[in-house]
Amino acid sequence: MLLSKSCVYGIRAALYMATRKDRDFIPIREISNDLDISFHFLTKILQQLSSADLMESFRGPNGGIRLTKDGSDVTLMEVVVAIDGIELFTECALGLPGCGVEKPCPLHDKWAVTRDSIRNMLENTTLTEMARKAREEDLRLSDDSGIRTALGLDKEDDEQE
Amino acid sequence: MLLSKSCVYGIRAALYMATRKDRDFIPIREISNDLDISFHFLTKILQQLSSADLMESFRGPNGGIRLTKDGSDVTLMEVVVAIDGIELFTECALGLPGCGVEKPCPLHDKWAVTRDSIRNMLENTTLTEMARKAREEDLRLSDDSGIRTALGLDKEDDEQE
DNA sequence: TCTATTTAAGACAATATAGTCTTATAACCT
DNA sequence: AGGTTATAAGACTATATTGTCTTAAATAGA
Ligand code: SF4
Ligand code: SF4
Repeated sequence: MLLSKSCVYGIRAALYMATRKDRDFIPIREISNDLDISFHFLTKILQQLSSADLMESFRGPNGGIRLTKDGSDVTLMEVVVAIDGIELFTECALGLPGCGVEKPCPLHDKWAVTRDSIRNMLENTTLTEMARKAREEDLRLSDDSGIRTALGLDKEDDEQE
Repeated sequence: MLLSKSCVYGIRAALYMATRKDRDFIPIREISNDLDISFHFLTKILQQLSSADLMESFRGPNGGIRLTKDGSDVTLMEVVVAIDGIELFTECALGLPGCGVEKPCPLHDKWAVTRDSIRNMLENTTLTEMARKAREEDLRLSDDSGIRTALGLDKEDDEQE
């Protein structure tokens, strides 16, 4: 698996938050319900993203979590690195210790190209971009319904369509 | 991590075998020593590759394991699929069940491109191609020395260089 | 036939990842 | 103050991956 489950959950939650920028702090419970992710597990993952300064949380009533910056400033790469670390993009295929251009394995040349293409994809994709796409095309972030249904958008502020 | 450790060990062993096509059956112990991989663990991995018909084994003295086909006919993709399965190339980034073009997640378009580039790289790389490169450039398959030293090539059939 | 060598198979242990639960702490409200 | 709502932190469990060890079976050769 390319990304750990923690990382995938983190991305999905970040996308969810970017999608509904209507509210400020969103309770984690609400996110975990809508995305079908274990509340406590998600809480820990969001704590990681908070300590990486991508999010900030607030306790008590009206508390929750929110993105610190605008989603257009946050790339998927930042989320991935905050959770899974940079290793995927430094080490790699055969994962020999201290590998690199000086003492490469036979796969190095080809792998480096592939690795960079993954990295470029993640670095050139922002939360806002993804969120806009999810809203416009009613794409999904969880098992069942599209994001519009999950967020109740079709009932509320988007009835005109 | 893109590939499991089992998969990486399998690839390294396959490359090793392709590099020294001098011998027929190579004892697994010899491979595990040269590549610094646990003998018993490697044995199990090679059993997986054997049941996928990429290798065949033979017991007893002069026994060991060898590639069934010429290494030029075997791609890295085949080795990866035999050990890690095809899932990496069917499911993916957000890993939602039943995902695909009909009901995609917001990442689908970009991910599909990246995913295919990984797949193409693996499908277009043969063991022989890698092995030739490893010999010519004295690249390495294990932590320490180049493949030539590991195989003793510089002492034996390559002294002229 | 007996012994040495080798893979096969499966039990077992160690570690990493994933997930659950409880208690503490902060904030808000009456 | 006291009760409610929320995150924080950490213990704990479950599962998957990785690695080790023991025993069995096959082969070769003396
Ligand atoms: S030499 Fe290159 S391809 Fe090989 S393990 Fe190191 S970074 Fe990866
Ligand atoms: S929709 Fe596409 S990118 Fe998203 S999880 Fe499914 S296959 Fe992957």
